[in-house]
Amino acid sequence: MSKQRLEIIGQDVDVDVDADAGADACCRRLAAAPLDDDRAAELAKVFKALGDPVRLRLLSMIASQDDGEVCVCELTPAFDLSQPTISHHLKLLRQAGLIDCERRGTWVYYWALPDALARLASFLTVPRSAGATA
Amino acid sequence: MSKQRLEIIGQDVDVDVDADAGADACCRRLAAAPLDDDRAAELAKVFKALGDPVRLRLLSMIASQDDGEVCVCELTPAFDLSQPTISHHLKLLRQAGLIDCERRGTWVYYWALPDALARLASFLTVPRSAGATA
DNA sequence: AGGTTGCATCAACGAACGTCAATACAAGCC
DNA sequence: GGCTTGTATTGACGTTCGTTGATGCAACCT
Repeated sequence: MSKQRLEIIGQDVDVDVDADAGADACCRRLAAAPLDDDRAAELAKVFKALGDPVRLRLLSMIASQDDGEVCVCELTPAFDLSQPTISHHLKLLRQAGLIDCERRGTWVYYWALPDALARLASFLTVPRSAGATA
Repeated sequence: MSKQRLEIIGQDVDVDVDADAGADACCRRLAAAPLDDDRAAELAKVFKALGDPVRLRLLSMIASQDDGEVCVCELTPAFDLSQPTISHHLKLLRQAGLIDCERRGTWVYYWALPDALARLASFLTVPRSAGATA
């Protein structure tokens, strides 16, 4: 139920980092039990954020940074896209709870939220042997 | 490079279960290094397939089945959607390499492909401590 | 053969998405 | 103050997506 309100940036998007921090990891497995509508909608939002090559590359660039954070000014020129487009994708990743940002002087820095990734990973993990090559 | 050709169903979609089975898990981590365009596009296709509540519920219903497989006739009535819509979503999940199917008499059975899920899970896994609650 | 049931495909619709140029805002510098 | 740089927002565009009714096809059953 924790809302993040990035006043620094002045965006009033009200990112819902809800994420149900209370629920145990074991109960949130894809293969454990059929998803109810609410959880499915909640998860679909995050996966949809990952369902774009540009956002995937952005997140990868952010998450693989040694400093743990990247300036937008480093991200934008890495793409053959306009600056507003990059900004839009970053906003979507942020609304999905995958990254967060902070303005520092003129520049804005983004970093990944490892918990969100870890939750997704454990959600996709199949408890079984997971053998079969196909 | 293995192509699946479900002649049983008569679909000539040429599902690319490519998945680069040769690459080691360690090299395919999100946070390991910036993704190149090709890998990003390949992965985005799979995440996009997961980016819909209906498909997420479908996959969950399929993956959580004890038998390991489900008849479409069990899936369709679980949704408030038309039969073509469910069929369409199943097709997308199959094209993403997440599930597979087989016709058995009049009925068609679907099952999950655990390897695909495992690959995604390991891709999202961040090697670091992954501490920070936010 | 004809009829029925289960599921995929087709064609069309509105809604959502990705992209951009133009603009607005924030912070630094002169 | 005005100018410049970095980033977010707006409004518009074409494209893709989710959904549906209609149709097609495959397998069963008389």
